[in-house]
Amino acid sequence: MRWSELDQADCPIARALSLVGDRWTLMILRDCFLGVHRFEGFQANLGISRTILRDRLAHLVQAGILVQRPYQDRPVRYDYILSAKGKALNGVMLMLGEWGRNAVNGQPETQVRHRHQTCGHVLTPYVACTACGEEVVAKDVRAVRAG
Amino acid sequence: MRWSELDQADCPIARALSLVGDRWTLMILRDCFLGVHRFEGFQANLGISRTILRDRLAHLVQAGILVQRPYQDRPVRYDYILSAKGKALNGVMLMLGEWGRNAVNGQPETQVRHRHQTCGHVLTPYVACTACGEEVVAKDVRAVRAG
DNA sequence: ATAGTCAGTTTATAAACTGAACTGACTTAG
DNA sequence: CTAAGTCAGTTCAGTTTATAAACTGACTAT
Repeated sequence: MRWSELDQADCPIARALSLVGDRWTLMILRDCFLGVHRFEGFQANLGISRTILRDRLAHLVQAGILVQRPYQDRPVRYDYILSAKGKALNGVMLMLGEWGRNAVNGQPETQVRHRHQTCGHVLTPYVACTACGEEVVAKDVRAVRAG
Repeated sequence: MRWSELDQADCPIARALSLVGDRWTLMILRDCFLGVHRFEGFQANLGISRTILRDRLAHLVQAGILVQRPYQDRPVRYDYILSAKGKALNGVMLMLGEWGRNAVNGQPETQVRHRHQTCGHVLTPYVACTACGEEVVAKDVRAVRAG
């Protein structure tokens, strides 16, 4: 199977990964959530090669995850802004960060964290079930075909 | 910047992605959560090339995300089982699937979903704040340096 | 007039991925 | 006992992607 065929899978994880599952895309989106939104900003921050950055931004725009907003003419230059679809990735990013903090060793004291503005606390995110409001852990979940 | 230098970043998302942020690793882990745990199972399910599958499994074992459990001798063969560290990715996978279902169009009726065993409902996961228990949305979150 | 910024493009080289065939240690069917 | 099948790889030639570095072009600031 080629990577490019993954968007036709029945699995929502596969289809999500067909858009954001390559080596740099989620890093670019992390930067977007941190407020970076220009080509040079991404490039300086990530050290990614410009060729790939161009390609990834184009894909993200094409997928409707980022939106181009012109901030000057002659030559026209764009801010790359998260769309609603892009902002919906917030939960994925938070959980990825939480896993990275807990599971991958490093110096916790220098790491980026998040504050939950509505309650004022430093955020420790967890996944909950809409139906019962309880935390969801791996052992309580079983895959089913929807129907 | 090379991908291989990403594990030294201050950002927990970057360090998480240095382990699971390439094209196939999260697909392999998705299969693990669905109960696949042998080489041929991953290969048949994903259609991934065997060379890469070998490489990815070795990395996942090395990172402590999967554990090898021998199920026969002569020749020795292993099940690849999620460790606690691997199971901790459950939240990431659920949110990724939720985003894929909502944001990436497809035929919802044939897609894999999950049942929350403790309450019996089909799971719609969301991210909540440990401090206040409320749902966390993008606009209520601000990045801060921990300290 | 000269240098600098920004968002790219071009190009040569290096690395990663792919498909297909092959290996080796078995197990099972005939 | 032989022939085919299973499983988990390995090998290899060819293709695709990624990378670094230099370059372009339309400006702006000094």
